[in-house]
Amino acid sequence: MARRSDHTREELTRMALDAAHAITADEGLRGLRARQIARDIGYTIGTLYNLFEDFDDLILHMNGETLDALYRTCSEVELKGDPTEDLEALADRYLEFTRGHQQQWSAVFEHTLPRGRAVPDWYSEKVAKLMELEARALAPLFPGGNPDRIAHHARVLWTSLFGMALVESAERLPEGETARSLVRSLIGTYVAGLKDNRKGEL
Amino acid sequence: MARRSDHTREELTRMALDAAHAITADEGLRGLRARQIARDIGYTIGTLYNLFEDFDDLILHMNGETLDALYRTCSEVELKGDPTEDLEALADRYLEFTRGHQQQWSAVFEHTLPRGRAVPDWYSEKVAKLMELEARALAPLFPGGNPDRIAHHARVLWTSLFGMALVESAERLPEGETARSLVRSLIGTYVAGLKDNRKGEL
DNA sequence: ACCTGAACACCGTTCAAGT
DNA sequence: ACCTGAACACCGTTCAAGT
Repeated sequence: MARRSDHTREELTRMALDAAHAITADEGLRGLRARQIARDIGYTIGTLYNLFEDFDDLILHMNGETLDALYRTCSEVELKGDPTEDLEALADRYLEFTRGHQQQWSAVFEHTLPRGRAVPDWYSEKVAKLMELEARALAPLFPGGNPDRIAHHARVLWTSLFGMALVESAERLPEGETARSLVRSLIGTYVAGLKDNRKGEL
Repeated sequence: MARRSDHTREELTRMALDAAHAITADEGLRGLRARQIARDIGYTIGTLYNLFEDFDDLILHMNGETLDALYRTCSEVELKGDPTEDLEALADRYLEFTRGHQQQWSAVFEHTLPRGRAVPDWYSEKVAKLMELEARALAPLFPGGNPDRIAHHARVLWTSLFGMALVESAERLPEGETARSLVRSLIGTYVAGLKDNRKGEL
């Protein structure tokens, strides 16, 4: 065989990642196999290594797309200017996504690179972009405040939200408790605390 | 060969788990191999399967010990009765541990069981016990308050702390930001918010 | 009863050989 | 230039065979 040229390189990459998402959604990252991706798209495993550096690279690209999709759906939220309301709307979107794509979401933090291999920059940037969304919703609480301080509080909320989504997806919350109920308390109480701190400064 | 009886079953299990911790600390969960554990303790791989159900079972026991160690060091913290101070002391211990045992800590959430295989009860209990520590530090804020409400807020703080430790260990915090700086803001602001809410109720 | 180690079915990865 | 598929070194797991 060889040179089928049924598909362009871009089409093949698209097909491979789609197949990878589907398998991961079904069986989790643990169940993802290079050979099955190849079989699903009708090519052999050698072709996969023509598209990606190695299996880790393929997973990074798949997880990158998951982060992109999360960013896209969260950035659709229209901010009204009320921090509590906006943060809650953002968090709801976030949790809606992680619930609807539980296995793909888990894959994002289950996957690690071998020792000494750094996360590529294009991947880190996707994570950073998500935190910026949080910062925009928080900004009204700090009129004229310095951006570093806003970013700091955004990171507090974002890492907390991250932990809640993770613990929920690991099914380690007791009956009656959800990530949503946790995040409601977090946002409500944290924003109240920020306002209280601000009063102390005046 | 056979029947060397150099060690009791308990000694062998101890040796195997010690070896597993050492390898994980060095190379991460990714680098942990059944064959290397066997080699390190001077037995063959068959013996490992005499001690553990399978490789997942071995990892669960190793991670269980990591959770035990974390609980032990956190429970050493003497609570003074001041929630902010006590929560900070707890969080500091927590982060001290996760930093000192980064790879073993990562292994706790990197590991997943195959589809349909539930986390054993003895393992879930170790996670639950950690949350109780947080609840005890929070209790003074809710004099005569119902335990469910305290437990709820303890879960908010614990899952948040979890997320911060995780993001830090994944090295995804910007320069100058640490899990400790995040957790300080979280606790200070959250406790202020709780006090503020309570005022509203009176 | 305990321990061995060969054998099994798999895995990611490579690469010479085809068109 | 693209694609194949056999080959390689490994993996977790099993189990008949030893003492």
